[in-house]
Amino acid sequence: MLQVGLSAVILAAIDGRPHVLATRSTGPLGLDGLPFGAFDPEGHRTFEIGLRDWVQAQTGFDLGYVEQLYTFGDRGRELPTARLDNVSEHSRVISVGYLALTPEATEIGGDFDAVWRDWYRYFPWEDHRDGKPEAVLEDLSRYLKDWSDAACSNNETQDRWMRACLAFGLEDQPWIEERVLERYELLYEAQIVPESWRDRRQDCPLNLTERVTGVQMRSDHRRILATGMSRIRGKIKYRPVVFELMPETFTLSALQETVEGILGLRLHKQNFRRALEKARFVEGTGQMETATGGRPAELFRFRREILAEKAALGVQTPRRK
Amino acid sequence: MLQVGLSAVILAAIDGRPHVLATRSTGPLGLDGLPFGAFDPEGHRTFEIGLRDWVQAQTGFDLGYVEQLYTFGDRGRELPTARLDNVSEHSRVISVGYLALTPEATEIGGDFDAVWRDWYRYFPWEDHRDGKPEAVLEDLSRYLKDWSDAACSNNETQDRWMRACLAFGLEDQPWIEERVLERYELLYEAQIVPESWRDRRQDCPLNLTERVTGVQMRSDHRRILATGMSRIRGKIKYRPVVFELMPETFTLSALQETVEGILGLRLHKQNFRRALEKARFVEGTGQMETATGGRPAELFRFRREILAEKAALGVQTPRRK
DNA sequence: CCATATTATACTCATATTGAGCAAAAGGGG
DNA sequence: CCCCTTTTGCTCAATATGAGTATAATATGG
Repeated sequence: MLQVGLSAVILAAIDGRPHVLATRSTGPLGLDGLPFGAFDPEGHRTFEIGLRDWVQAQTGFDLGYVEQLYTFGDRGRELPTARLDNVSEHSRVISVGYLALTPEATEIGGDFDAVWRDWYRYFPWEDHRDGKPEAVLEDLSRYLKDWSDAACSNNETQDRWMRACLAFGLEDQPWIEERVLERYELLYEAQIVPESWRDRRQDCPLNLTERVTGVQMRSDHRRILATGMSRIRGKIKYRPVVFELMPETFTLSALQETVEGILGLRLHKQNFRRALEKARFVEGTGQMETATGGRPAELFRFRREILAEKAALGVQTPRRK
Repeated sequence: MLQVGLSAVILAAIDGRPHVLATRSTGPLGLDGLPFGAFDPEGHRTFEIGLRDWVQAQTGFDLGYVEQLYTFGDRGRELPTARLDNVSEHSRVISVGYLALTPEATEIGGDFDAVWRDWYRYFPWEDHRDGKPEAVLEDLSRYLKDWSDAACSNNETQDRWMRACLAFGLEDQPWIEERVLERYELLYEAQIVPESWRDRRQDCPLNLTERVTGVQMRSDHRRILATGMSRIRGKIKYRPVVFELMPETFTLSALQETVEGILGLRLHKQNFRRALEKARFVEGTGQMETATGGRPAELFRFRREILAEKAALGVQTPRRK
């Protein structure tokens, strides 16, 4: 009657660009989804052990850093297109979402039909590395404006538009990068995202394109991914988690690019480095990387000892401009 | 077969001292516990609605601020003394923990046998408002040392002691107030806390007193409470959540005392106020509170609009000394 | 009614931290 | 060798922070 599933947002940085491990369902719709498995209460003592086990079994690699994200249990957002083994159509599914970080985008082996996807494929409005994505945001804000105006009371109209401005940084509001989930949930509520129509078994009257709404996912997996993005965008600032995505040695530029990829922002190079030094997160190896296109860069390594030392904060993220 | 329960850490500040709503089981042991209810998948669309519903039904008050904490599913830590209706002895229980903040410690009505308890009753080592609690910490560190020494390898001994120092701020390590869960889990692992003996159905060979180990709770409720304490101690710094615990108007000293109560630390008064002003969190009402024992203090009100404005950070917490 | 205790609030000041930018160094390619 | 690119080193003003000192407004006890 009550099924508990585990969903995983598994992240890797492929030359500085964050990618998420996605699966393709084999059904007629063929939507992308997150790796998802039923939790077997008999076989596993904890969720985390269960998760590591089936990821290992299905993709062949060992998850390193893992943390629990959130437990989703809303009725109406869990099924429609999800038709997994062991999950009968009418059972209520609760899914416990996990975030996992891996240092290398290992090739996926075995019978698991999974691919690494740039996470901005699912959230085109989240990438501000080359400035605000004007085209996408203009379309979204038009839809959000229409949704606001369609409210039944004047008050409600104001409230909706206010929320839209705060979430998306419209009308001089600042863009807060970690509000990924808030933004996605707003688009879902405003029915700007295909999932909201699908879940209510209605056809969408608007002419939405993936360029604007992003690529949809099966079940509520895009929501879980948004939760994971919010989490890591926030956490990177107070815990040294980026290093879980880096190889053993790396240049400071590569590190910065990865942080920028995650935040969807550009950072001030000199100040980023100064902050790294102050926190004593990295140490030089003496080796040089010459394929930089300019002056060769020193290769650095994460000082894992720092995790034990003192308070161990996250990397600071001084915005550029 | 799989039961999902909801547990709530419901907090209120009773003149600056954080209290948690606790229940007393009627069994022979009569342990304290958290309010706990089975989640009814038929009746409730979301966990949060379910939670609000049964808290309302059982205690008669409406929860204001609510957030999900964590989902616990470890086998072996959920039952022994928990013997609730609807939960048969051998079913696996998953519990979704929630944190709720209420502005006033309303009297508990109805048939619900609940009381407000000072949260330091369960965590005596967490209260550093009058300096480090030397007596308690000395005893704990002695037990932790013994546990370290009892490890099978030299390496393991070092590792254990290192973890103890980091968690409890021993040997010049700084005390990090938000590591409440880490500390409790360490005590559980080191079997310094009665729950660890109870869960393994063994008698404790040590002579532990509540003065040192704190008051135990039913099931894994003390772990859930620790998770809630960690969460609010961290969150208070980057979100204005304290105000959810305050009445409509309050003096700045009362506000500071509440923050101090939550963090278990004293703060620098002048700098605390300066930070409040800079963030523009509060505004004066013109009214005065005269029962201060000294010069009357102005009553302030939380500027709720700030939640909408800009980035809305938390209150800064400048430590004293 | 004055001295004293007690709490609130207003300023000050040295030191760190942050944001923003310039300049030199070290490669590769024509 | 000059130009382009990228790394790395350094400066400087603006702000924020930590730690005090000073003054104001009440209650209380003699």
